[in-house]
Amino acid sequence: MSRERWRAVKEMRIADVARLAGVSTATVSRVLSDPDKVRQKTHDLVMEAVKRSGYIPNSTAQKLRTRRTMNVLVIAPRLTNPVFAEILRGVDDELTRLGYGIIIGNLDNRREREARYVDLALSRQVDGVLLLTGYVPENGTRSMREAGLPIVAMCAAIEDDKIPNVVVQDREASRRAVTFLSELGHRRFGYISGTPGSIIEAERFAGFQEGIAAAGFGREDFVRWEGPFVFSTGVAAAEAFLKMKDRPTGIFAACDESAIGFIKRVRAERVRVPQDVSVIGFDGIEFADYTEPTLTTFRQPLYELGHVGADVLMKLIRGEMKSADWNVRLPLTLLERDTTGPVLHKDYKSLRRSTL
Amino acid sequence: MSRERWRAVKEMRIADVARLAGVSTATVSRVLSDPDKVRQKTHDLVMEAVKRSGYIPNSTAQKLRTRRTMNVLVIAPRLTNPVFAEILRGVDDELTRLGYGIIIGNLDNRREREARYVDLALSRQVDGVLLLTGYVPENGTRSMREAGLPIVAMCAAIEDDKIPNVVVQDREASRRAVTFLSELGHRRFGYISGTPGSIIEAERFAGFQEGIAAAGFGREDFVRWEGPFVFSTGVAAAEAFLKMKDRPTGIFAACDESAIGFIKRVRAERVRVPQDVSVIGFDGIEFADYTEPTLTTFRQPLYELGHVGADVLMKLIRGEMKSADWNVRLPLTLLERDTTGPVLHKDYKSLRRSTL
DNA sequence: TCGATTTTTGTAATCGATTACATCTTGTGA
DNA sequence: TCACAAGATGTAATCGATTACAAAAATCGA
Repeated sequence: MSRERWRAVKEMRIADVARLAGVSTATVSRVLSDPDKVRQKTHDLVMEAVKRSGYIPNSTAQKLRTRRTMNVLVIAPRLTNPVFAEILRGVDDELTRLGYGIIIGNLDNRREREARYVDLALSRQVDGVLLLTGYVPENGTRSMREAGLPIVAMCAAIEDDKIPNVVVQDREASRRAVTFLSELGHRRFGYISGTPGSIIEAERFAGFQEGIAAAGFGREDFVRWEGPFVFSTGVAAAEAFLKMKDRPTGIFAACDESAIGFIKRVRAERVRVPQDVSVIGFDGIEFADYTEPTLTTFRQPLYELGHVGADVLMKLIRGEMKSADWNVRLPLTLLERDTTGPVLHKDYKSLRRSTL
Repeated sequence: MSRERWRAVKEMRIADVARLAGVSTATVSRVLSDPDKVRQKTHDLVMEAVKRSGYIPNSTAQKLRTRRTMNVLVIAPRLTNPVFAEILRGVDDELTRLGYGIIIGNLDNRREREARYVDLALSRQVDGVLLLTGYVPENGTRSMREAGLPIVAMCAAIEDDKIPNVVVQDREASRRAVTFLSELGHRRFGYISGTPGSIIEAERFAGFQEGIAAAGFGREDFVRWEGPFVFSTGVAAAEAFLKMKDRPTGIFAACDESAIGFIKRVRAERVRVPQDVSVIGFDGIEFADYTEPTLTTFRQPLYELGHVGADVLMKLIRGEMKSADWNVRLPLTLLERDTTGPVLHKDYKSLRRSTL
């Protein structure tokens, strides 16, 4: 009996329901998709049969016929990064509300994985693509675009008048970070980078440099430490920092993780934060409020970003895009907490003594 | 021209390629799926036409015909939780290696969302389901199982002889946590729970209680603070802790976040960790190595868990399941770091004085 | 070179829904 | 009651691939 039921549920087709209700497949289909087109009596008859049989439409067949998959591909550089996880939440809420599913394309920081997802998109498994990464190569986006696939870029600045950008104001915020530090009296700066070569990193560094220039400083007034968007980048930066003679006092990290790694490492050598060195992060991850001291940082409106990005993609898919939606740039919020403060020692020599 | 190309790529079907190559659709299909079945000359001819036309098979049509979607549904309680993100990495690596896609079902801690994903699974959009949550209700799993859908449970203990479990040894590790603390001399304990009602929480608390009993203690020797798997649960627990007269000295938190929240809050009141209170976490998230002091915790083999879970599901889908694979229980590793230490004050009165 | 065997290719049914069009009902007004 | 419009339902083509089976071509031994 259990086995009977199994078969029954598994192999129920629209034709079976039609037979059960004594109507045609067309009528069953109409009842399910556009109930106003059938008489109440027929409607009830069919619904009864649907309920009895436990029929659920085969969505693959629906997709083939209607040419809509109701799926969206989201390409992200790395899922374990809480930043992307949070964006995904915003995307997911909006998309599932409208009945869309999400297929994830996790690059796991390996560029060579892109091709796989480009193929997946081109084989019409999805109605649209959300690009959370700046990595997808020009020919990848080009072929997707040529296939007429709606795409929204949610990393900084994909220069393509066919692809709308929904991004945060990375560059502006990075510029403000320097302004903020210089207004606290800092005159020597440090920049802890993100993954070299990524668009996001490029934007943030560009903003940092703009800020340096705007505050009246030049290339000789800052040092730059490179590495990916992870804790250990900050640790490595800290080790370089500790070896310096004239240490910078104002550090801007391109992500919170590296800021936290940096602070942890320098504190282990009795460098005080913020008395000896101020650190400002980027992203506003939840953990940044649980470090000691709590981290000054820029909060990205991640959930909103995901939400808006999904919304723009939906409009694109439905062809109801208005040009006003084309480029959205969301502002960041400075969370002024405890890792930044005014410069206490203007004289670097005395600073150095105090830290050892 | 650009528009021409767009149409060309977008609307290319197997029939078009067949015409271009001067063969039948059957031959094209064979070239693409089973090249050994056609002559070399024909093969080259067809491949040439494929390349020329930019043809990519419509995977929806393939799915309909072959009745395999090459997609797997992963139901997770909350994506922003780094634990699930890391499991997902393991799942993803294994699945994409075999050409499968992942559709994510993010419950975002809301149980009512399950129904949506159960429907999605039942409408044959996926070949199998990976359950990272203990929430899916009995009738949800039952209907999926009755539909003959392969399922693997990766939360603790779904009692169903049709559903293999691939889990970590939550209960054993929790028991060991108490043993570890009691061997350090602790005699009063605290338990910071995870989301009430979740299977994972139940397992961990059960293990904790077993440990209490095994060490010769009873219900009167520990306090229990409730809350979900988040930082603020630990903060709330700390506030209750701070108000206590006879404070416990050995705290076990069911997740690292709440352990971190707890430590942060008590340190703000000059309670020293581990001199005044030892704290041990659960999960082994990356952050736990960047707190001050670094957190003693159990590391879950998350990536491996995801990997093994995906592997078992693949075997299930292909019908090559061996009974030895049926139930996998992966061990956890105790990371002994700086938030745990021997009891310094056996006399609670003196302990209380020292902390204020 | 011929017939038997094997290999290659083609024809057409199939997967399970949707939907244009045709046909049949029902309802309305004279 | 009848003609006609509006509404409900049915028939069959369709989406784009795969694949069983049939047919054709290539290969081989005598």
